[in-house]
Amino acid sequence: MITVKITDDFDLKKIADSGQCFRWQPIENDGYRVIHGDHCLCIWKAEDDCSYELDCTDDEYNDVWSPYLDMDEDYQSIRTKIDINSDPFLYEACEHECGIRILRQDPWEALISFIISQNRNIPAIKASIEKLCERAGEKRYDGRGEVYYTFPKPEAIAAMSDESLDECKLGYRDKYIRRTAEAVVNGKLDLKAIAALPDDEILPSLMSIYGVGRKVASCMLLFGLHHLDAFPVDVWIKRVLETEYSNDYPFDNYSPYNGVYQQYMFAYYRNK
DNA sequence: AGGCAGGCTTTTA
DNA sequence: TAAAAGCCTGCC
Repeated sequence: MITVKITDDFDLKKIADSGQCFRWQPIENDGYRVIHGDHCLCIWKAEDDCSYELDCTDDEYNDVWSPYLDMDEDYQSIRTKIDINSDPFLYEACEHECGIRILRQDPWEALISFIISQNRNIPAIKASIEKLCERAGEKRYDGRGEVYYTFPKPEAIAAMSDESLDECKLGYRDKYIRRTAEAVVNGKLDLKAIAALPDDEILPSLMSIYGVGRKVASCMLLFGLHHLDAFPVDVWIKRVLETEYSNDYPFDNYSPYNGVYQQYMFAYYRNK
């Protein structure tokens, strides 16, 4: 168990409920259990105002969790760039949702998660992903001795039986998931190669994946490839752009952090 | 070329 | 019953 002092914007609940990740699990004492690749972390807020307790070593924090939590980015600085007079709505959203960060999630997990997310609400998304992990992931135990499952690798999903995949309640998305997994296994889809493309080629490349449209590709770009300027437009954000900005949102002013501001607005508008 | 209608699974409110 | 962090196909 280690204690870490975090002075930048950081709110466990806001991150967990932000809709960017689907496997943060609330645990005892207002903590959360977080799974990332082969690693699992339990984290609690300490009494001290900006300290947290984590059940990992200093090395694991430095190598895995600090990057995952994007601790090298200064969110307070990004958040306070917004001027209350020139954009009162976004200013209010930033204040209200202060504490959200954009996690550096595993690209493969993000891609599959956001394909599953289409046309569904968050509880349903979480249920499908958890079932997928139980059926194709690897069984492990966290620091408290409780079971968790890793997110299944492409090979594991490609090898699932139709029955097993059916049990994940993916609906019409099951064929997207299966084909995407198969494409990675047989080498037709290389996420690392896509990530290495010039910025303007990544979105079209992601959209060529079966089952991936502009929205899911943008989520993958922002949450899976950490392009903080990517701006996913879903039904909520569409309403925001219409009602608050008359479809004339000043993207240029907010580059290269459009995606971060999108997260504040999404959470703010959805919670209202 | 780009836009639109209809269909799609299941869960949630 | 409608809506939910949409996409695909077919048609124009």
